[in-house]
Amino acid sequence: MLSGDIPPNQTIYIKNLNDKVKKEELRRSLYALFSQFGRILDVVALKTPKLRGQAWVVFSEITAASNAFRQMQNFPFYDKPIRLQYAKEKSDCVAKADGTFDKKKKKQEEKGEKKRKAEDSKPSAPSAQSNGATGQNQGTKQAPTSGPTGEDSGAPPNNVLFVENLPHETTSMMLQILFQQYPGFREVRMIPAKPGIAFVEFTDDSQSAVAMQALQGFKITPQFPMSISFAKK
DNA sequence: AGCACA
Repeated sequence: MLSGDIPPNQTIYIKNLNDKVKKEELRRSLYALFSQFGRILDVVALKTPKLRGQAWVVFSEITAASNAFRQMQNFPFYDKPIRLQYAKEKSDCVAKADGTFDKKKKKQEEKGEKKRKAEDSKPSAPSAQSNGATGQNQGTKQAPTSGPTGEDSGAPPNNVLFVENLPHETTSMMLQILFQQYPGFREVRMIPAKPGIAFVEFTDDSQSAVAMQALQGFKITPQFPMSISFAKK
């Protein structure tokens, strides 16, 4: 029998990740990178010896997962090409929505866990994933277009963008991952003494405008929709 | 290489 090809799943399993990246940054960057394909329900990454270098991105739609699967195979991410597969198992957050979560859990216990846990009832807000990966962005759909005619915040078009309202833990690599998806990308510049802002350079004005339009309001974390304008000369 | 939800 042929093993090795896994049926489509709304969760993408990612391996060959750079394991030097801290867990929270990794989750946020994966979220940023993959939310262009659709709503993401959760991003799971563990740093245990067995699981480092791997992550799971859970989409709300299986079609989003297959688009991501096809388009992002070998995408260079923190200097390493990521390898994608469909997850073998259904993600917990999906099973919870299904109502199949209890069965799933039981099965795992049968596997040989002698752990006794007297917890049967979960707190009533289980799937409200605490951190960065709550679906608040859908790159393909809602673009918070501020004005139909390129009515921007003031400065005239420039090949350099000014990005503000970033969470302080934002790294230039995170921004690079986001902006390099758009043609003409050149580089990200950040100033250590001034957290929360960045400059992103493109080859020309029209390319920077496309990226600005696409990423305007993008949330690296839910509290910080980024605000993008043309840099002043 | 490695498929979990601390």
